Amino acid sequence: MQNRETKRNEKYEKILEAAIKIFSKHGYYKATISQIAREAGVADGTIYLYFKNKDDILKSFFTYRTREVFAKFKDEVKKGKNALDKLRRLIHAHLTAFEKSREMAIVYQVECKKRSHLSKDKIKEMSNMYMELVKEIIQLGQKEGTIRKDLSIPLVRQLMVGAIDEVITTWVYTSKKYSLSSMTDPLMDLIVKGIGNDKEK
Amino acid sequence: MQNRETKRNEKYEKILEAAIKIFSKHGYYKATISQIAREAGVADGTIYLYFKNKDDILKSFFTYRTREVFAKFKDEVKKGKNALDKLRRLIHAHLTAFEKSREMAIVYQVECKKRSHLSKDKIKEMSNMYMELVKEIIQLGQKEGTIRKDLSIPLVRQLMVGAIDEVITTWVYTSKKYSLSSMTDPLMDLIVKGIGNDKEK
Amino acid sequence: MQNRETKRNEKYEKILEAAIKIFSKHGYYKATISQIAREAGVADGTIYLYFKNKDDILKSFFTYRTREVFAKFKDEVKKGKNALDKLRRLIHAHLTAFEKSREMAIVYQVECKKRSHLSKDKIKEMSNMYMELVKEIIQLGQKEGTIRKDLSIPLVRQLMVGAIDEVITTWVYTSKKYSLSSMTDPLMDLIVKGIGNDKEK
Amino acid sequence: MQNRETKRNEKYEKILEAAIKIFSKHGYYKATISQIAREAGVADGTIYLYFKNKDDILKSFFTYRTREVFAKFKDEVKKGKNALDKLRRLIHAHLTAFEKSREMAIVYQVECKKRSHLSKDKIKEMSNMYMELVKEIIQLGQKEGTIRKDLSIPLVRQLMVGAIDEVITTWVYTSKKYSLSSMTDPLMDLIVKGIGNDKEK
DNA sequence: GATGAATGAGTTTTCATTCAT
DNA sequence: AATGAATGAAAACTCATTCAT
Repeated sequence: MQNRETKRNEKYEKILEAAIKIFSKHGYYKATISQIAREAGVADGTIYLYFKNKDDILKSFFTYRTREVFAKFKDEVKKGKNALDKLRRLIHAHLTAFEKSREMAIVYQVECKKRSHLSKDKIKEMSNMYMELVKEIIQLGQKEGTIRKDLSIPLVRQLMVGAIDEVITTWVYTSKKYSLSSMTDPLMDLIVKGIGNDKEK
Repeated sequence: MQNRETKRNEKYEKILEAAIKIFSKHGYYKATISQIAREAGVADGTIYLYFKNKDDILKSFFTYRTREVFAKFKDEVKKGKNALDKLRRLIHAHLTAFEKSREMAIVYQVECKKRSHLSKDKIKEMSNMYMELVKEIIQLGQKEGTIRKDLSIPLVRQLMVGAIDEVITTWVYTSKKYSLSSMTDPLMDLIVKGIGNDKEK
Repeated sequence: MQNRETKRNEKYEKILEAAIKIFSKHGYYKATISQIAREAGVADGTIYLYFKNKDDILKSFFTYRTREVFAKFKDEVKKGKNALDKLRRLIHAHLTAFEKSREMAIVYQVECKKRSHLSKDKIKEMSNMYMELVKEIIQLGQKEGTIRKDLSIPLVRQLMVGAIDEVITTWVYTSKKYSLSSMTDPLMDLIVKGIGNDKEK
Repeated sequence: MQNRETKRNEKYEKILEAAIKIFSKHGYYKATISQIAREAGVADGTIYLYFKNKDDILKSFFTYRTREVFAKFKDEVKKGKNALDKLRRLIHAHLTAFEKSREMAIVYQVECKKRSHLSKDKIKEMSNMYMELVKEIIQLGQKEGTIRKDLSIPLVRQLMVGAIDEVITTWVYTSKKYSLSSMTDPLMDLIVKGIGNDKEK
């Protein structure tokens, strides 16, 4: 038999999942508590037993997802044998994280990623966490000789995050005719080699 | 003396500008018609003489800006002497367009870019317009031998748009201590050469 | 023709009167904005054009009434020829003020008088204003020799206000079979002479 | 060992006391069942084993207190040797009853005394009980010759109750720098002799 | 008896939109 | 054309009360 705590968590997650579904369909502002409650199969008031208010649902999702996702990212980078392997694993993990749930991806990209509900500090913190991963990879690659020496780490982070996000966004707005993770290698190739032609160098 | 049309446009633009200012400060949903009216120096009801409803203001801004911005993009690409020059001009024009007004950049990035108020068609249309520019540049470069032959044009578009957007977003959330257009060359360099080290090839 | 300002005030007072009616019938907490709006013949939202919130309606009434009532009290006291005449006029004005509207009396006695919605400062201020009136009367009477020398002014205020309030409250809960102002002389007599028998002194 | 009834009463009183504390702090309407339950150290649902509903808590308190207090009042009046002694004992008992607990005094004055939760019948009943005490004292005093013959008993009740209540209310809103029962003699003096000067008679 | 999670009716408040002036 | 007071639908949130455990 389940103990009380387990049941508590179950309902918490049920509401969170319902909220993500509704947020992804209507956007944060047009989504109503009643819709979320109905989707979760609970009464409106029940939501307030688990979340302070509407905003708290979104923030909770964000915190929850970020923790989960970054743990995975760090783990994958650690597993990589060399800089390029680490890089590939990071890109792959990033794409895979969002591939699992289109709804989650939409909410994350639209409502969380782009400020509004997140404090500047939260955004900066996340940006810094990603930067650390990038830094580790680049510095290793520079030692190995596989990565250029003249790089701005913040800019590389911007290139990577920006490109990956756009790939995700495009996939989200497309009818998902291809797998998101299948974009790993093409994207990796582009980020590593650039679009220029070196043959003549 | 001004003719009627000119006067009409004056007020139309005054409201549009006020709206952008307010949207950028509070976000689309928290912004109220009254705030916009006050900022524009008109009565609440007057806004409805120029716009169908609140949503129409945002859509109008988007259409207006997109037209303006893409005209500039096309123009710059046309002026470029060769593929890389065209590319550099596109990136520079893109960054400069958003540098002029932080407020505009915020609204564009947060409210327009990321769906919500825009139809899928609008987004696809914009994506396609950008794709055309990228295609033109890449195909020229491939003829010239300055750009790799094995490229997916949609992916290159995603890399470019994603990276540029992230650079803009980072700049927006920073205290603007550097000029956005100064990022043109570093970004260009990264996009063209990638982060990999070729010396040993 | 009425000017805009006049019309504004008209609606303000219409809402205030409706509120008093509803508050007196159901009490502050059970009264709803919708009931007040219906009674005033306006839409719910209109109330918020004139009052910050529900609480503000009650506070406004209190401020409004207090100012009005105390102006009258002062005026009457000023008109009195001597201490006992002044006293009689004060008691009479006090009773008359509440006689005009049973509804007003209920709200005043129940919701305002007895804290809850009023700051301690407001209550103290009111208490002090009354005290000033009492002080003036007593000091004059002491000079005239019509009032005892050994009196605590605060206590006299408490005796008077308490007794008058209780007379009003009793009247309010009775079916108003007598006029409130007819209680002036009996009350005055009791306050001045006390219940004791002096004949034997 | 305690019997069932005793245990029942223990919890019943614990809840009643907790309720008074919470009511006095937040007022009846703003006080929540949860707050009362927490204060009493029981679960929310438990309260409904002892009281029909929220209103019933207040009514029970009132009934309970009234019974207790009037028993004391009657007892004291009975003990008095003569009219004035009885009167002094009544005033003293009245003040002392409220001195014991500031919280109780607040709830009694604000929530009970002034209708809202009490039926007109309850109020009248209470008023009549007090009237009986006053009547007894006055009629005795009139026989003794210590009290005026020309008195309206209801009005004397109003004078007394009103004055005492106001003394209590003032004390409650003050920081209790003096003892409430110390007001017995000054108040008694005022009620018996009035504020007028008899020396010249 | 005791618990406390769940309920959902009921309330305040906001604000896009309308329309008489 | 311009105004801005009035509208009322819609939404977030609260909390007394219930009932399965």
